[in-house]
Amino acid sequence: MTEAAAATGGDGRQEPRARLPPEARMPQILAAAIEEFAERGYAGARMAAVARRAGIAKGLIYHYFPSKAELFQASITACARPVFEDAERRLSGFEGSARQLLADLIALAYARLREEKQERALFRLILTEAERVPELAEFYRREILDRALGIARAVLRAGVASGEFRPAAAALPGLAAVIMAPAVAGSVWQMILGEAAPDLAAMQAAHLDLLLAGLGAAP
Amino acid sequence: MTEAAAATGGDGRQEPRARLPPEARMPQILAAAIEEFAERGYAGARMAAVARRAGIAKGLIYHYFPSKAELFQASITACARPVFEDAERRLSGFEGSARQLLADLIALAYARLREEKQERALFRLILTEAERVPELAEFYRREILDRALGIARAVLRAGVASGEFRPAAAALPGLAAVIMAPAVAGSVWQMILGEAAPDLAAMQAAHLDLLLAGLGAAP
Amino acid sequence: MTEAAAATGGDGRQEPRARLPPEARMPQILAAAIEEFAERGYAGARMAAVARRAGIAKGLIYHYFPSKAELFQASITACARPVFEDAERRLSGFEGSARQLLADLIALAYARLREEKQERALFRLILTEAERVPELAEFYRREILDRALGIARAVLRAGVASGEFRPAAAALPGLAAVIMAPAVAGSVWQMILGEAAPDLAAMQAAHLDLLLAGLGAAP
Amino acid sequence: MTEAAAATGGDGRQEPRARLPPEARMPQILAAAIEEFAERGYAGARMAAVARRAGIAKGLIYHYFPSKAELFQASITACARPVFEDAERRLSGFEGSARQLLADLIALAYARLREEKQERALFRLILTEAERVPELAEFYRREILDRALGIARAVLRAGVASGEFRPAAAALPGLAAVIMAPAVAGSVWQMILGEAAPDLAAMQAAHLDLLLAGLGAAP
DNA sequence: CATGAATGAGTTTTCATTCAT
DNA sequence: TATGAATGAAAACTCATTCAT
Repeated sequence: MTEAAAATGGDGRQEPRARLPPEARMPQILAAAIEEFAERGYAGARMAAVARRAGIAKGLIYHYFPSKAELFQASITACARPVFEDAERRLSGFEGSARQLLADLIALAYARLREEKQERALFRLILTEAERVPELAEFYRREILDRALGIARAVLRAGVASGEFRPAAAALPGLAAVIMAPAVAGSVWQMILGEAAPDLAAMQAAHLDLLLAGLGAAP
Repeated sequence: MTEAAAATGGDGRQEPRARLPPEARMPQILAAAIEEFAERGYAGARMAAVARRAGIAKGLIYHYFPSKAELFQASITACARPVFEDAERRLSGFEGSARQLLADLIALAYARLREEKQERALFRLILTEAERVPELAEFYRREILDRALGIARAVLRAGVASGEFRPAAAALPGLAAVIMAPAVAGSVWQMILGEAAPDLAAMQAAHLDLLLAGLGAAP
Repeated sequence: MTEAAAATGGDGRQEPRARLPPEARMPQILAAAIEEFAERGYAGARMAAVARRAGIAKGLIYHYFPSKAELFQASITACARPVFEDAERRLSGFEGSARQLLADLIALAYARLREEKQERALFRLILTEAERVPELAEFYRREILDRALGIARAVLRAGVASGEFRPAAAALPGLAAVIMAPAVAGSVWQMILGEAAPDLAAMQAAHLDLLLAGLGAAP
Repeated sequence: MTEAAAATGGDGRQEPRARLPPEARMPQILAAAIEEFAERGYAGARMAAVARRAGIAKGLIYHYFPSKAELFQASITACARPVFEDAERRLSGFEGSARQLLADLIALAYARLREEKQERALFRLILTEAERVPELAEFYRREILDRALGIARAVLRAGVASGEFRPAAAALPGLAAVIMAPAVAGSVWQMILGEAAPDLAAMQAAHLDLLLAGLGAAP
């Protein structure tokens, strides 16, 4: 008759699900929360929906997180692992040409766009909630944008130093942002349009082509 | 009668209660709604806040829009005026070089990013609510992305035809998306970071520089 | 877009309808109100709907009636005209047999059930709102039930006096109510079931048959 | 977070907050709802009043019923138990005379009128809301009127078969409705007039007397 | 007299949070 | 730990009533 009656199956005595230690339960809740927040935004997310996604009862969330706001913060923190460690490692140990490095990094960026579901969720949260949650904007600036710009600048400097790129590549202050922009735009389009977004593989190819041509030292 | 006498109707202390014709009141409500939705997202927006912004009583909104959902739809529709007419007009009547046209269009794009507050609000709504409201994604695809890509492709073709750009510029399918990406990324950064976003003027300069160099026919 | 915009047709300048004198406007509003109250009950009725039915603007109702409650009272009073004058006149001047009189009165009652739309509306209001509006119950008792019972008793007495009915007909205190009950039940069924109600003509025939047989003096 | 911190959750001064299993809580809410709807009608009923009658918080109703409309439906369904099982059982197993059976059934009907509070409430709801809720009219036709008519017809047939009633009793199509009409009218009067209604005991006596006389075979 | 925009108190409904079990 | 019934504050929405035009 009602959902309530349906859920209890008529005898009304529910039995607790498996009793899990906190180390196991928390990631489960966090994963559910990240999904829910990413899909609905902070205000649109419902604690009951988080619980349902996690397969637990509403009340249990409050054993682990004191409030929706704190659950949100924790969700962000959980997503916000070092995104660029990989790229930075690759950069620091690199031996080959700057052109090759650029190609590698671009390939890496597009690969992440395609594959990392949680990262897309984090990005969506940042877009959606940055205005209301200053920490989100700060996190994005510090952990994502600045590090990405740093990597881009390092590559540009390396290419200019090696003579592969024309000197302007290191001198134009906005260039680092511009060369990483297609990946950002691509991820936004993926987010909004899903299947209908511009083709990422084609963008990747054109992106690399344009950069190599545009950065190239005059022959 | 019992509870019938309950509806009172206030005690008369309020503003002059201006009576406006619907043609004047509706845009006022819509503008307030656009602001509120853009700042808080659909779920976070409050009808009371819309009314406050518009300087009217809550109930009056329902005189014009039957529900929050319909007010939202109407807000979007109201924003969604032809964004690209200007650019398309410029394109069709253009006489000069493709390089010059490219520079013009880029300047136009960045100018809009800087100036049009409502357009930023619309973009924010699209990002935020596209998942919940499929029409938003469709609108973006049709009215914004496709037209922008069309303009970009037209410029590329013109430049290739005139020999200013190398032939690859028209052959790479992802290039149109790539060349407009920095403006998209720039607007996203503005949206998230505000003052702390990468400098738009510097991006504009680097963007144009990279494109002209990257598209340029080999000498 | 909105009903408001639709109603004004875009220019927003509405012109007042014909200016009518109170004598003409009041019945128009009352008729609309009776319909609305009968269909929806007091609480469910809406002033806007009354106005729509009357073809006037909401505000105009308040020129004639100070409140919903008073409009309701006035609606009842307007319905509550002497329902039984006809029957009482017929009774007082009657010359023929009591059996004939009974047949006449029963025919009259069923005819009213079939024909008088406003009377059905009044009856519905009485059923629906009597609990909340004591005046309604009092009105029913005084103007309808008591007069009907009076008529029934008079006929019974006349029939006993003339020897047509057995003496018990005047001695049983509940009989007057019982002999008029089928008409009441019939009107209730009409009200609830409309077309699907038991057939009134068949009831009328059986009703008369049963009464004549049941009241008849033993041979 | 801004307005997120708004939802507080009270300060803890209230009743013991009994926790009941759904099987216990639902009937409690339904009983409260039936009362409220019967007294005020659908439109006039207040969810807050239902909660108050049930001794619970407003919100809890929505745990069990998704909306006022569904609560209303459920209330009706809850009332609508087999009303006539008793009568039909009595009918099928009956051994004595048809006159005795008729007397028994009439006594049973009037007893119910006097005693069953919930049944009166259901009848009031049917009268009040049948127009708005077609299911109510259908329910009345199917579960109440048709079964009552069926019982009446069976008694008439039995009496004619045994020679106790004159043959016309089975031949007049409207007679079944007529013989049960006084009970219906009586319940309407009770509903409208309460204490001031015609005396039920007197009606019962007169009703039986009239029927026995009116149905009786000529000696 | 006539209109319908405007108001705001009151209703339904939602949902974060608490707590008996 | 785990559950979901229970709460209450706030949000959406309704509608009698007022009043500028």
